[in-house]
Amino acid sequence: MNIGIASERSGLPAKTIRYYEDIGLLKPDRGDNGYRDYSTSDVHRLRFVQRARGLGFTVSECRQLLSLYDDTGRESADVKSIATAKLVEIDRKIAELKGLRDVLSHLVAHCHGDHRPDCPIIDELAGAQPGS
Amino acid sequence: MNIGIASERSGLPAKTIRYYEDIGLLKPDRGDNGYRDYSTSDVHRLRFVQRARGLGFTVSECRQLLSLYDDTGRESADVKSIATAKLVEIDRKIAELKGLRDVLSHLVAHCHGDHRPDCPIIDELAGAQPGS
DNA sequence: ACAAACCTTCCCAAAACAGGAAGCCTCATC
DNA sequence: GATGAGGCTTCCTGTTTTGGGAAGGTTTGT
Repeated sequence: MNIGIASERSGLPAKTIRYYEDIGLLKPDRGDNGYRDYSTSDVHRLRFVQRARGLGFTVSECRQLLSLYDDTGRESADVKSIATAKLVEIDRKIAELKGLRDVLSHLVAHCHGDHRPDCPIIDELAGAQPGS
Repeated sequence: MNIGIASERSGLPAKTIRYYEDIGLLKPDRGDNGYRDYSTSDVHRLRFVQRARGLGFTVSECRQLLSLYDDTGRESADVKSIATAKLVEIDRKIAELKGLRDVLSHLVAHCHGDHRPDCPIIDELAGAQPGS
């Protein structure tokens, strides 16, 4: 399929898809006309990256995550340790998002309208030390 | 407090803190020596941005989120609608992270070792259409 | 007073894109 | 089969969000 369709299906702009090819995240076939030809599996990779990027993973982290799928030549233990590390990170992110959620919903519920000099909820959130 | 301490407490490099000042995310006082002087509240803002950035919010989204705290002059309904929109987004992110978590943990549990041509879990994940 | 460790501004570079030009390819329509 | 719209290509430039490092002022400890 052409890049336009792949863009539609992955949720990524064509520009970005070409960029990802540039930096080696995927390597679609080329038709006789020189057009890129994306497989369903390419689209899966792209969607995966689209999600991960939106969740604060860097491109190089995405590369690592993708490598978990491309590990035919890789040691199983190696894959497992990377994946496990990512799982920890994901759990941390989930916890942080929940924290953020709490702050915002408290803000909506309690802090609307009056001129609050310093909302205690912010203090609470900010008080939690960052996961090292 | 000086930028070094603020950096330590917020988890952001001094460089980044100065950049955030440049683009108007915060405006610390200046001492007689020209040094920036950060308040506890400044550090809270910085920590907040640090978190939100790590969770995939753009700087301009962070600006919006911060504005929820700075809304003394803003209409309450306005704040509420922005905050509510952000809450929806956060919930989506949480759901996506959970999805990612599932994929990875399934990968660790089931897909280790053998040469799998196409893991069904990936298909499943990629099959879910993006939240419009 | 002198060095170490801060801080300042300024400039350049890199990562991750976005915009736009110039030129092919394709496809429907006349 | 020409023609025009739209999609694709590469290439170049620009923006955002930083990070590195130079050149120089400040503060602090000894």
